[in-house]
Amino acid sequence: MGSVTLKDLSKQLNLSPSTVSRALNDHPAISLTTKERVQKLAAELKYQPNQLARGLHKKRTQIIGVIVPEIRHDFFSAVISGIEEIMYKAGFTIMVCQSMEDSQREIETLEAMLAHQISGLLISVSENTKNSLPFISVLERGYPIVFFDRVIENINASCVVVDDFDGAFQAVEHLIQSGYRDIAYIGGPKNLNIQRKRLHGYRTALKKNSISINRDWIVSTGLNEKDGIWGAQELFKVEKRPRAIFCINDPVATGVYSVVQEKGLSIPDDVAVIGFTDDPIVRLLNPPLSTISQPKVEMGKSAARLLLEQINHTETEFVPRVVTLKTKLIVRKST
Amino acid sequence: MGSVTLKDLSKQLNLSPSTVSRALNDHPAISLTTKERVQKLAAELKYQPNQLARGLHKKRTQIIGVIVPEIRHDFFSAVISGIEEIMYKAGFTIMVCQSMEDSQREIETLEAMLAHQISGLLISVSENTKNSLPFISVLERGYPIVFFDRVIENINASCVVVDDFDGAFQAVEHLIQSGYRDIAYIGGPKNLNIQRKRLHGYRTALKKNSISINRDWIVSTGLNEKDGIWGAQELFKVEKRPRAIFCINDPVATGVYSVVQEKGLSIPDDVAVIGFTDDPIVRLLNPPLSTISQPKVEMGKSAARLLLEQINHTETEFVPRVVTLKTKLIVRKST
DNA sequence: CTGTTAGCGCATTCAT
DNA sequence: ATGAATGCGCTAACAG
Repeated sequence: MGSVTLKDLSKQLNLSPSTVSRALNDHPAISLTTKERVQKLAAELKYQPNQLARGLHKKRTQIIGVIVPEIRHDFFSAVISGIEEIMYKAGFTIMVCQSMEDSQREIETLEAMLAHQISGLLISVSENTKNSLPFISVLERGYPIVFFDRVIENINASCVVVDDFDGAFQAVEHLIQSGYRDIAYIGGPKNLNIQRKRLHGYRTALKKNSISINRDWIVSTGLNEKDGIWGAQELFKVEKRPRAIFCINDPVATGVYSVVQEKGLSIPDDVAVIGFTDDPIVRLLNPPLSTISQPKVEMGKSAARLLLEQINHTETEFVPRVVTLKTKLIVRKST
Repeated sequence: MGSVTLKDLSKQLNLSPSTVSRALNDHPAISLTTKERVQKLAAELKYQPNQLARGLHKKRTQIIGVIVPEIRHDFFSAVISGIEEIMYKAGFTIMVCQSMEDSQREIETLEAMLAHQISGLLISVSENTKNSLPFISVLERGYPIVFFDRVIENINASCVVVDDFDGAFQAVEHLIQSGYRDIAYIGGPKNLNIQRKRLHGYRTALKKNSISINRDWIVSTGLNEKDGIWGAQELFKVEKRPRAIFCINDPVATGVYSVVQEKGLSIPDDVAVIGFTDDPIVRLLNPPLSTISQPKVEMGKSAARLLLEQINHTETEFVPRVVTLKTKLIVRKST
């Protein structure tokens, strides 16, 4: 309601609103004395500039949009936490939406954010996002976007990813070093960069070790526990069962665990399993899951910094950057 | 940039901006034909009303503020997920900030949200929030607040909680039924309602069963794993060691686990442990933790609905409501 | 049923 | 160094 405005201040100080505005924004052409008078009163009255009025004028707010598939995933909540940390320090607030893995909802929610004149967008796309046109359109309308983890490639925007190829390569190489040669892969939707890169890492590790690739041992599904269950069941239908399974992520690996245990088989004696991400729960699985850890919070911070740079250097011509963070192999008892 | 405005539409249709505005908002005094013409063109041009302009006029936006101690806690990310789900369907977006358990930052971030003219606030306060004045001030300025889980009492606002007293009572009653009589409690900061209620439940269960209360077995600390470690160490210094420990929440219980195991003791043979919340990881602990489960997503949905009601019925006089959700005792192997 | 006018609070251009 | 005037895009009171 009755929050104090520029006009209120100007009346009390016998100054014009414009002078007050300038004083508050540290305009060079304002005398030190009036600046001090103004800032003192503003502090006393706890003046807070109305961000809507400010944004309406500037055509941009101090709000950043963040869209993730689901907030309630340790990976995404960790990334959001990192984003919030950086943005808070930079004086921005974040608007958070979840696509619920639905590309339609993703676009709707994005449009809603644009209507609020966000200054930029941080997004990890849904598992069925195939069309890059909406994002290209957003970029063309002048809104900066930084993609993270699940990114859209071949687009004029920066992104932050981990070295998915290398992570997958390390995982499979580790399996091979541990003596396994019959190695399967349970992956995700083919439109996702993380799927393509991790599959590529898997294939490359096998080839490098002169292990032929068995098409029956590569299955493509979703990214959740239920998909891991489905994937493991598929693999177990194959005539020759694999001896080790590399999973695109930890939830899928968790699904594999339940199928293996239901069949009365043992991990790693009958089947070794390795995941990707290092969710907090997987070290508590029985046996603890070997996996590839990703720097989640750091990914959020890094993406946030990239976006801030882009917002602040709108003059200099924009060159999209790709920040690739390192993964780390974590060996536990499942391999 | 060049997004289409009301004026653009009005020019193309040879109508005044106000007519177009009314047509879009389904004003009763507009003919069906013009409504259709307007809505058709708006759809074609993908017109999106500028929410800043709209909000500037109405003094309220379609944004809801959400403040939690830390996003990266399963409990809070689950609640946020529930909030987002309801708010999305109601046409609101959410602005999310974390206080990082710092009441100073909590207020700062709240003021930033108010400057963005949020329509309401959903908050679970930080562990060192003691001063209710800032919140009273916000309410007086006309912004509705709904508190959840960690609430401020004696304030003219609605809230959503679980029956903390009953949950704690059930937990301790369960310990007693299982044959334990030497039962300790590791709690949190005294200013928090959840601490007071759960402690009260603990005491009541003991009294009801004619078990005398041992002050040495009640420790008050924080809400994280490290606090559980500290709390357990304190309890183990006491001459007569308790045989069971009720912890204010699961992270604290997890801390207790590590101390017990470090001392070479066994759960539940040497010490039984029960938590509160049912975080996803605790069923995987060794042994799986008995706990009191809370309906997290439902808590978020419920709080969101409460806030929406309040936003929509601003005419009818406001009567604060307290929604109390049920908890459930989950018995695993730790008790 | 529709148009005109004004104003939300701020930043900025143009005066002085 | 400061003030006056203007407009961002929308809605609503007031006219007709």
